[in-house]
Amino acid sequence: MQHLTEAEWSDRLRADGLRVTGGRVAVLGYLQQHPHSSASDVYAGLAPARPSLSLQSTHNIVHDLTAHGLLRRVDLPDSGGARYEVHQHDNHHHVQCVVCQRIEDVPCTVGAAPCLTPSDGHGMRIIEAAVIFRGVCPGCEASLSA
Amino acid sequence: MQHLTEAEWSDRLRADGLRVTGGRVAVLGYLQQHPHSSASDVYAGLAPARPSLSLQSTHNIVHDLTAHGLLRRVDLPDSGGARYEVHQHDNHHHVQCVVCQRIEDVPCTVGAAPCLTPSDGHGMRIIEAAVIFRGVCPGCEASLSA
DNA sequence: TGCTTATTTTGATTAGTTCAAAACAAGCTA
DNA sequence: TAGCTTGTTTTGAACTAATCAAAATAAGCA
Repeated sequence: MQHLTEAEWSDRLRADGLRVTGGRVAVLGYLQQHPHSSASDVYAGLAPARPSLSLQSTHNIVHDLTAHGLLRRVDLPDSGGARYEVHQHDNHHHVQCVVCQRIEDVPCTVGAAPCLTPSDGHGMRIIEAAVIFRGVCPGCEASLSA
Repeated sequence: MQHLTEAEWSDRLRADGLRVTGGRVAVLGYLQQHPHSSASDVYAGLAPARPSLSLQSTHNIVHDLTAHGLLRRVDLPDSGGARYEVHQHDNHHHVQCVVCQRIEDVPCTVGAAPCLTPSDGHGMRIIEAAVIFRGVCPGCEASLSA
């Protein structure tokens, strides 16, 4: 999925039966440019341009948009709160640097429904798999050995 | 790793330079029998037998024991807070039922260092991979179709 | 333009966790 | 075994993320 314009986001919202509001379009636009942001990050990033937006509204918006499948919630250990990204339906995963906390996407290249088959699923019907790789990024590796 | 006795846990604690206290041994014993418990779960389960144990101490203990590698912290979405289990160093993963929140272990059978090779690791030195499968367990499946 | 209703705002509240200082006890030493 | 030292627990407060409810507002339709 490529970056969408505000007008395209508006259409997406309307298509899901949601009203188009400035806050929602702004949050979607911000998360396109800053994936893996927390609700507070979004709030902080949008506050200068939209002083009327409150932190609670930001929580509200990301919650609603996640419920409607426009956003995907990413739960990472050691990252304070929940993070969000535009839902691309590409089943990708994440790598996180344990030093600088930087998060990057990891495309899932193992077939069509990758990682969806646990060795023993306890009889459960598996819906999805979330994979989180933890490691040390090149930059932190360099400063550690310095 | 099999279940350890209190004396064996005491040795493990001492081997790590930690003092042996009743609270620590009790927490380790409880988590052996009740894996994937939250700090509150442990506190609630131990409170009757150890009235002097406080919730804050429980947080303290699981935090310290996790830092020393005796416990492993499990972060699951939609599960309130962090959960803990005795660290077995077997690199297993978890399946969670999205309906009843039940958590089961998934042994990792894909070779020696399974899931440790992302398709694109962004140059990071990968330390570990956490895999969380989400699905619906047989019991909930049955009650859903009823 | 005006109405209806979804959304945002505002303020308060909860749950989970962390922090700091004082009380306590494990383990060493004599 | 008694006493000391220091790691651990307790106690109480504080902090963050997130949720809830009622009032104010605005989107989209007639």
